[in-house]
Amino acid sequence: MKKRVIKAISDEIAEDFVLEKPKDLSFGHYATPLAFSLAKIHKKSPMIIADEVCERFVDSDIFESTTAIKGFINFKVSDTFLDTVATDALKDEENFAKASHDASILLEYVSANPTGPLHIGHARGAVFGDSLYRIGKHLGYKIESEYYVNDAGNQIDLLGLSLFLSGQEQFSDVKVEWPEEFYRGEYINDLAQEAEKEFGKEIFLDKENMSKLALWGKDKMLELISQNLSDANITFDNYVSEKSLYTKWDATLQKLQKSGALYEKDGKQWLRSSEVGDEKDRVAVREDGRPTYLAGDIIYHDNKYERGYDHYINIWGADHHGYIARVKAAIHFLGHDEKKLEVLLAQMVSLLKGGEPYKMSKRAGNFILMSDVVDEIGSDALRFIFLSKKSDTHLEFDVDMFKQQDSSNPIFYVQYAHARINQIFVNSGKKPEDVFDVQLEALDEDSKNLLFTSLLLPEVLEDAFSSRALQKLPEYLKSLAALYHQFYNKHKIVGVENEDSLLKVSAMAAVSLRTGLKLMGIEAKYKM
RNA sequence: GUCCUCGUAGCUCAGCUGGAUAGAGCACUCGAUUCCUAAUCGAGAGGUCACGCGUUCGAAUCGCGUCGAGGACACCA
Repeated sequence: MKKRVIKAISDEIAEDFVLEKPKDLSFGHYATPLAFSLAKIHKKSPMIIADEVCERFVDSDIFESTTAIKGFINFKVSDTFLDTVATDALKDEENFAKASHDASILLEYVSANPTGPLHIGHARGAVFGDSLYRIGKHLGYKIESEYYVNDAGNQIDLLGLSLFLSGQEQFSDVKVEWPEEFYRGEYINDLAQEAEKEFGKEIFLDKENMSKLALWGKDKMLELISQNLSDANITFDNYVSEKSLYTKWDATLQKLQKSGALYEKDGKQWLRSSEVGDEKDRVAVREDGRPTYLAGDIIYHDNKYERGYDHYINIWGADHHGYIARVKAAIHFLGHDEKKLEVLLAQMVSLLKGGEPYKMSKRAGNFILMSDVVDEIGSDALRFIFLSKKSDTHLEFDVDMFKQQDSSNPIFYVQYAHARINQIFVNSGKKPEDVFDVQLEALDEDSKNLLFTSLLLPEVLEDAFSSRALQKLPEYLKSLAALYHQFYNKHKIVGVENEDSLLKVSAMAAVSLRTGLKLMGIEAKYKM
């Protein structure tokens, strides 16, 4: 809708202009402060300029009226225009609010270590990434999602050690000395029991078996993680193994050496990251020749860039922010454009329950498990709350709020509006497609505002995606639902003279509600 | 100490690429149901946009500074 409006205006106005929403819908549907900037150039009063501009739109089909108020030029779209846009949307719901961006994007997110179940902090990045993916796809981007699996290095060794020790403790008489660092949490004990069933208790006798346990445990954990994810409606296009990338380490190392990115000091290989924005140089290869964790990310990002996407997005936990500069530095030294990589940070989450801090799971080793929260409030509510807030700010919420079956629970409120519309169709004995071709008539202001707002979804999606501010979508859905509830309370629909028109408006609202929900990874309810 | 993310109504947060009278939800008070789901709606009250200076016709929004909160500063991942 906005695109058509912009076109109509630029047909009459040569200058670039900003199209925005008026503070108050009673001014109009769209507005531009163009007259202020023109006033500066032409040394004329903005009010007079605005009046002159308005006159050019007197004969427009798209605009019912164009008025100048305090220098702002306000456009009110016509009923026929809204009707046309709505009819198109209704007849082709699948493609409603789609766009034709064609840039390719590689989106990496979650990438949690496969050494334990996902916790609530992971969940935020996971939900955000998944919805960004859904919206991007909808807008036409060639977007792929990827999970980078840290299946090499210390963490995995530690997992093997933890399993081994837990097994010894449970299945042998050996007295176990736990080192300072290991994975605690009962899930380790459970996993050790599973290992005992699969391999027998002998496996815990020989230290040689630790790496076998590590690999086996890693796969089990990965299964668990992908189960946690799919319980929240999240799937990935690709899983990339860190370990498998290491076959390319020598080649990558040579590339870095060639570009002069490395130097030797104290027997270690250092990356000159401080030359390109990092606070200090970083060790890439230790004295004993083992690469550091950074090496994995260097190979991985080289690999990403070699696959040739237009843009790369990583969603990381906020605690990794210090890591951005060194990865970008490495990308730079590898001869790639580091500006194509965008790192979004998912900030911490504090959970409350009934005003008290949410109980940590002993099973997980004093983390709040994602699966516990999903079990408690459901995937829909979890997704809605996480998407309702900017991803890069701290978030605190109380799970009890999302168990309420009334308007204090936003997801419930939105679902209820959608179910209500469906129920109205049931009561009218008609199906939405019966009213697609109805010509809207005698629309009062409320119906018109509802229809107009329903048709804003495409621009909301564009805005939300391009600014990576997904909270705009749930915000919009809440306001659309509110508008529908108001409309419903004020107007009888079934049995009135212009029933078909009101039904068509309702159908359009439903399309926007369920399309928006779908992009949030939430299924719309038809009956409640 | 350096670097992130912030500071907006009692609470949780929008608004921030400068624009019209600073918003929503919750909580609170009052009201609406012979009629499509009252699981809803309406009305009311609630503000030094942390503070100061600057840029501008115009600042919650941009810049600088101060204060305050949380986080990150590995040869761990």
